[in-house]
Amino acid sequence: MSDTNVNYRTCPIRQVISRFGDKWSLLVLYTLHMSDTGVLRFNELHHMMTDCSQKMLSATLKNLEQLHLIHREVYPVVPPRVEYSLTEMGKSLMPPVTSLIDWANQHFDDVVSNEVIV
Amino acid sequence: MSDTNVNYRTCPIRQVISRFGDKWSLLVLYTLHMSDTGVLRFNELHHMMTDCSQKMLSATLKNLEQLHLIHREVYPVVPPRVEYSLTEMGKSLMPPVTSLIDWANQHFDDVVSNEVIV
DNA sequence: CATAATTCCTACTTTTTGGTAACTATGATA
DNA sequence: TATCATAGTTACCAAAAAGTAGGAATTATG
Repeated sequence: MSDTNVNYRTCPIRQVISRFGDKWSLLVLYTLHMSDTGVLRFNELHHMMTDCSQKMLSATLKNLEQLHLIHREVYPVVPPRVEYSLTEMGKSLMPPVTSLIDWANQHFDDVVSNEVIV
Repeated sequence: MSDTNVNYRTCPIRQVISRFGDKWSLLVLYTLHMSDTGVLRFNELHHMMTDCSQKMLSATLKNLEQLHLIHREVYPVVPPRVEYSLTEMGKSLMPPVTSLIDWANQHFDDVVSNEVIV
């Protein structure tokens, strides 16, 4: 095992998963990443992620902003206009995430087909 | 947005996260991956992941076995001897996971230090 | 015969997560 | 004056995840 630390509190993979391994965070990041301009308004995101409630989308965005993975730009107009985009750090997360997605696309049929409970 | 599908049910990243984005799965896989021999017994894993309860470790291992990401080898001896190792598919998941870990090691100080609630 | 070792399982409880639906604020517009 | 649009918030509730503590099975050993 050499000196690798896989303790819950200090293991880096756990640090990642515990902070944006929730139901919606990566989906928000990925949606922004895949958008044409890289900038999306609240309702645009919401319409692209129809099964995410306003409440969860709002909470997820707030969390990601606190982690400095997305940037929130507010325009003082009525009705309000708020635009979200990836920060540089958010962008830097996309290659690892994309490699995970690639793996999923290659292997996940096997995984899912072997499941007892779907 | 072109034709990219970010719907919860069909998005690949969600398929990944929903199946082994839980509290312990990646930690188990990573622990096996980093072990000297690639094979660990139940109690060895448990001692390496002290803050994972027996119940959760057992449930996590069962889940990963059903997903064909780990192999479970039972030796008919008393007291029981059960050895866990990564399958080929499990091994194929490690490069993407490792790239995520590398990202975490490079960037996570920034992320954590910006958090309000730790 | 009591104990130990190993790998679990089960019942119970607590904590966390997520969903629904209604509400807020603002100013333009009909 | 009522309505609309946007970007949320809030209260309430249900479900899922996870923790705790104890039990079960087997056989060798003292």
